[in-house]
Amino acid sequence: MEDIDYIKENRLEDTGFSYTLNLIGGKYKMQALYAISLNHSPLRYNAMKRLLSPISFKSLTNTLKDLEHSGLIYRKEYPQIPPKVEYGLTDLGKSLIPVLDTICTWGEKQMK
Amino acid sequence: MEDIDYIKENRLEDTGFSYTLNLIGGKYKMQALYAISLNHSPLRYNAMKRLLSPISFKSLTNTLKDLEHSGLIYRKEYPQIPPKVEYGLTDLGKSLIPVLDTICTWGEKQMK
DNA sequence: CAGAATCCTGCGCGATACTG
DNA sequence: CAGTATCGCGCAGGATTCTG
Repeated sequence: MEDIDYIKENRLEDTGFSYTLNLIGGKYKMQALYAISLNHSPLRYNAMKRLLSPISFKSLTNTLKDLEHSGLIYRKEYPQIPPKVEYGLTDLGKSLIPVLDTICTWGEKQMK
Repeated sequence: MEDIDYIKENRLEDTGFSYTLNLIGGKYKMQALYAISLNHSPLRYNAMKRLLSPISFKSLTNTLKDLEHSGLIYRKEYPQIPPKVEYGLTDLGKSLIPVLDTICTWGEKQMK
């Protein structure tokens, strides 16, 4: 059995690996999720923009929409003036935190 | 202490999280590393191109160069005709596999 | 304050052709 | 086979303006 044959049985697209990256592989998606996680509570729109700086309004909005449609975060709107919107992790999103933590931990080890 | 203050003490750029993403956050970098890992042995240039399809020559070359400069993979050239070049994981690159595995495992769980 | 709507730009990336 | 070199463009993403 050759290298290539082995890989063929494990087509990259068929693995959970690609599945996950399709959900959080965007430019700011992991950072957005991790920012909420680090904060230990929901974040408001402008707070997220500051944290993900230099992200633009457009990218932030798109990122948040994608994550919401993927069921990883929820959007809670307070009907008041001035408006207030919070973004928090869903249970599914929370289940991703250990994954993001391993990324963080690996980096911390290398930085020393 | 407010939400924001908490985050301020944990600036996203100062965490290992951003450090790691700077190394493997590119469009094909994680996939490239994981492809080598799945194969359990070094991969040749054209084999990688097939696996990362529809990647272009240019992107593949850049991806491999970046990963090599980051010390995550090594490049071994066999001086023969026709040429043969293999890309494998360095020890540092191997240390990332558990991280990539958690990404894969999470995805597999969701796919069911 | 939290976006939506426009316009605009760079450059990431692909396609193709060529070489040792 | 494993790349480089060149060209060109699509579209992700930025900047700005406007609104409930």
